[in-house]
Amino acid sequence: MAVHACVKAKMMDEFDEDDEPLVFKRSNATSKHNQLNSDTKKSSSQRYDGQSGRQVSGVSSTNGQTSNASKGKLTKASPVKSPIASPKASTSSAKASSVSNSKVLSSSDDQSKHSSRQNTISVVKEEKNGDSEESEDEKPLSARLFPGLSKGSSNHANKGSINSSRASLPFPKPKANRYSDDSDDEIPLSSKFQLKSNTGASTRMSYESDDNKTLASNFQQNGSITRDNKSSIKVNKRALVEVKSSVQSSVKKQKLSDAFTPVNNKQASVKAELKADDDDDDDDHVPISQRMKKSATSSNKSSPAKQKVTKVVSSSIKKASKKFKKVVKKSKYSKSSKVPPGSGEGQKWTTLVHNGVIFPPPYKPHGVKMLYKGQPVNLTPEQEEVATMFAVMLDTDYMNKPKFKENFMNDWRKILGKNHVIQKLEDCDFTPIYEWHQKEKERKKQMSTEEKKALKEDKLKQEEKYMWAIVDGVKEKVGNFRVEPPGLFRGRGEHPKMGKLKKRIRPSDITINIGKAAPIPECPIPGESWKEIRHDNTVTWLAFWNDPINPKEFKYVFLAASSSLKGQSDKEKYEKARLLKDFIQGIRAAYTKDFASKDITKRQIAVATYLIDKLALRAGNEKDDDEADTVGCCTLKVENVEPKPPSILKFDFLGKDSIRYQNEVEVELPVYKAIQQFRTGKKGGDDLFDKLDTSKLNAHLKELMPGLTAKVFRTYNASITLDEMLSRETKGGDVAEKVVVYQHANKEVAIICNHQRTVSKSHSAQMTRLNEKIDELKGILDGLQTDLARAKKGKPPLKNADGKSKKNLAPEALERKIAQTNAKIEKMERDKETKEDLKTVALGTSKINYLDPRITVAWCKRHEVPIEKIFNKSLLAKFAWAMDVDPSFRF
DNA sequence: AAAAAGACTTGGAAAAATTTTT
DNA sequence: AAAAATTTTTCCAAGTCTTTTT
Repeated sequence: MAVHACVKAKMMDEFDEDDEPLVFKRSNATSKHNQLNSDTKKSSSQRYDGQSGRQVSGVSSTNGQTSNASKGKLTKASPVKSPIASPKASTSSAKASSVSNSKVLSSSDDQSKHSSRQNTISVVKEEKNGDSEESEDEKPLSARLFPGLSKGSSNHANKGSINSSRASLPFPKPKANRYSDDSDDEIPLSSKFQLKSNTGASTRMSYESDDNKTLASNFQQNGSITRDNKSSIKVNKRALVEVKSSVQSSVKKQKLSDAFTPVNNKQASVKAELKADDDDDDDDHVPISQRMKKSATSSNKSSPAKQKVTKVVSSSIKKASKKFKKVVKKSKYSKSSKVPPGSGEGQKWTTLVHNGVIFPPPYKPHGVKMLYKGQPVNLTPEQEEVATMFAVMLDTDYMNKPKFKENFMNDWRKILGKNHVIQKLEDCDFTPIYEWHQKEKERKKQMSTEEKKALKEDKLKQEEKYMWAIVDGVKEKVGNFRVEPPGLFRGRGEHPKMGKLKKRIRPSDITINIGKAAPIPECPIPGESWKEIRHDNTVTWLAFWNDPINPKEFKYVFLAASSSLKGQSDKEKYEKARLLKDFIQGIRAAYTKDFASKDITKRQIAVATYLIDKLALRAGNEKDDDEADTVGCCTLKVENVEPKPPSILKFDFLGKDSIRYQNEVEVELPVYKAIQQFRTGKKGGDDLFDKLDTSKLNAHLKELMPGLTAKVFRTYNASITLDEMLSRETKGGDVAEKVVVYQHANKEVAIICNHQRTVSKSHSAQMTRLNEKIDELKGILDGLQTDLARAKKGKPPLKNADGKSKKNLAPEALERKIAQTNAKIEKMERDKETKEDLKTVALGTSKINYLDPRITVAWCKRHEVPIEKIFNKSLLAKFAWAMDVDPSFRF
């Protein structure tokens, strides 16, 4: 933490901003171990099909493209493909496991490095925030956020420390041989870079050559970069960067880091030794996807291998657990020390001050009359309000959902009263209200920029006091301080409650949580008062109310993602996932063994765990009948998994948010057989895993690794995939090319996690336009070539289409132009492919929730990619805790 | 032990803001 | 300057997982 503190302090100086807490300001991080939340991730990829999923409801929408998309990737040749990135999936677990083993080992050392613990801390808090006020800094985020980057690299090398929790391995585990990447760790950055570039790719300096070369040749279609890209330029860049950064960051806390350095070295050596015993695997680092691939090739083959694996595992487990324990201890320690004096178990804060929440404005009747059986109807403001909610949705897909209309009508009728003229929805004509609304929208859009700005400022002024909370003396942004306005419930998929009226929330519905010493927020609505005031420092919410749609559930007001509290738990999540790295091999070996267990519950647990690990499925809690019918791993139905000989499983189900998951995966034979057996004697709608639920599954996982739950696999597999893909595929080239590599890795992760988005309405138009542009460029190219040929013969260029004559250029100049045009064409084609490729893939979710930001930050540092190219402002704020990670950090 | 409560993370879409193109 | 494209932010639904209660 100390580190963070420093950062912040620094930042503060520079900008006076207080608003965004970039770094952990609070010294005490309360984190509690109790909640470790982490995510899980699974590996393997699968595909989904494009859209179908989304539509869920009967309405099929869009195109059949979906299928295409999916096909492209998934299907075809080998239906299998599941495993993550790799096209082929493979099954053989044996191989996979072995791979993993090695990995584990290696990882450990990483940890040790980071682990250094710091003491520091302390005081940082003071920062200035107090007054702050608004301003956001817009300035150079990079500068602010990335202090470490430039300069740091060398210095901090060891700094990494921030993550204390993990670090401390008492015994350094063998690092295993990491490839070059890892090895670099100890090397000073400067030298590192050089090394890297040189070694990695052919050293090359001339970019010229590259340029000239056909651009095209460098890139393959999908953006895959061909091997020899250029590295050159970097050097120069780097220098620049350093300069820049040096200004700011330099100071930071190198000291600390220095201290640690030696340690690292030691560890390293130790590791090396250990490593030796650890065995073999060279594959360690291989990501699941790769593993799968391999296995695919060799699918079942390796039984012998398996056994071996198992053994290894057990030993590794032991080691791992030892480590873990220690870690825990330490972390506790550090935590407690950090925590302010009175903090205890589960305490999240010591002082908490905030201003409550802001309510939406009261309804303003517009007086536009809807028609009933063709006649205008008078409605009270309350009745009109609800009618308007419906009218506004006339152009949405909900109008095609009978359930939505039925639910709406039921609730509206309660407000209309039993004997109201309006009895049937079919006789209602809301278009006058709908049109009024459209007009209002248009009017707003047409407002002059000044008016808009004034309006915005006004709103900001009103909301300002609600935007911040002071947690343990540090000003932090509040996430959702606006109470949700009334409306019609928009459930996803076939939600049984869609269309129901979400009534207006009043102060008397709201419970406020605030520090004992803090003034109780004034209730913003005169004459009303809060439901309750609590002073519970074991929770992080500032307020909550019962969800009007589902009164047993709550809506909470939390701090924003940029807050230290959230950052802390985010970091814990990733640390837990990293810990899984040390156990994964053992876990895989264990479930592999249980595929054939005679105990059916064990077998189901084993298979479920396998699916969660390999396919990144969610746990799958039970759902009520009054929720959309979606499933996760434990709630898969027989009809959702279809065995296809010889050993392929075809998945098709609606997951979270009713997003469809479709995938065909080759699995190891025992899994295949087990699934067949789980299906026998059941109906399509029966539970595939009848002996299982998430609590049993998680209870089992916890026996394998402290704090392990199903979601950790998702986080783990997402992050490890990113880390490995980045290190494998970053070859050099300019920043733009590296960003492409990153996006490619990001995309693979999104596919693994099945993060989809609907194809934008304008997608096809956009593609068409891109094609036109490309054609246009090609036309220009032709012209240039003709001119070149003529120029070589000493003839003047042809006239333009409009009759104007062109300049008489030298052949060299023309050649240059041709090269430029070719480059443009190449780029556009690549962009086009990327766009088509990503049309159904949502990259954001994994970036926000699954990818350890330290992987990204460290990679950016290593490759001189400005972090802003990858993280936008919010992400930079959210991941402030990860910004000063050591460049050698590996997940 | 299982159901209910409770608290927090994860998710896609819509809205808003920003950037690029025309 | 307007429009279109793109990116970011907001919104709030829908999960996971833990804790408490029955």
